Amino acid sequence: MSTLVTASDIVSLPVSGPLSLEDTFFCGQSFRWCRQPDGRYAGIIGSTVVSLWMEGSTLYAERLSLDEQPLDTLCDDYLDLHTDYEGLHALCQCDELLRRSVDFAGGIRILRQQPWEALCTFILSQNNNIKRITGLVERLCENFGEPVSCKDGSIWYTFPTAQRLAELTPEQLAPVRCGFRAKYVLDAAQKVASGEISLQAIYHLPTPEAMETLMQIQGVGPKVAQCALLFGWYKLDCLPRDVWIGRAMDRFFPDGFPAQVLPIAGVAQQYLFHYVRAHPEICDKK
DNA sequence: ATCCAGGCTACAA
DNA sequence: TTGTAGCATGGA
Repeated sequence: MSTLVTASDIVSLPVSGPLSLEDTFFCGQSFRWCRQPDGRYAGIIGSTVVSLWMEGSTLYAERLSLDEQPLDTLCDDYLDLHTDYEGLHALCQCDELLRRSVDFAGGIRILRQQPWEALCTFILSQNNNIKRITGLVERLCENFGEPVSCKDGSIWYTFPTAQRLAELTPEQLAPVRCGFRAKYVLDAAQKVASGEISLQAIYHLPTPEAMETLMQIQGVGPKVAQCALLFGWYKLDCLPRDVWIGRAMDRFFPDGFPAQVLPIAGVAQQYLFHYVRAHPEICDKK
């Protein structure tokens, strides 16, 4: 039996508003994308490997793996194409620095990543830099993810499930070189795999309760929880405070973001994060 | 070599 | 309650 309809292997998706694949994939929200020699971006969404590129205001996606997951809905959802980013940008115009951040980084979209992947990734991110986080995630997937074959013969790996990681001992996790974060990843995996923490239920919790839930995990504090909720559950009001954002907030927003920005603080934060990392001197003391 | 990185835990005081 | 040393690793 074969299906009558074969899923298309290249799709074009109209994009309204700005979209920078470069900034979106390398602004520190996801760590699994890479630039290809032809200037396109390759990555894995779930168990589908795709290559993405822009032509004008059209996003193209080509399937590299052998599955038949519908590409259009997959990419439309993952890249958050249905959200009105120009509307979000308008909310940031009330402040000079946020306006400059939007001008600089407004092509960033908040990716709709899987909750477990985001949670696990940001546990690994603590007291760490983006380059090394990328390496940790890569080794985690290669060691414990499921292989995904591609048309060109290459093999990618899915992000390992909580169930898979929950079986591991710290010694088995050693090849990933997580350092002190290894026991945190295992605790998270065990609590999720056992059902003690329901990832699904967190979708329905307001941010404060969602924070409390995630912070039951060893190694998950306020910052990791906010990142996980923003990038894994799409809770846009989350405002993770890392070293960079901390410096910028102290210097420019000692009383917090303007009120109208608060419901989308996570989006504004991401523009600001990208901006201050590229312009560290703006946070220098007077 | 020292410092730092999308921080948190454990323990002082 | 608030403050901070220590933590693994590796690049700058």
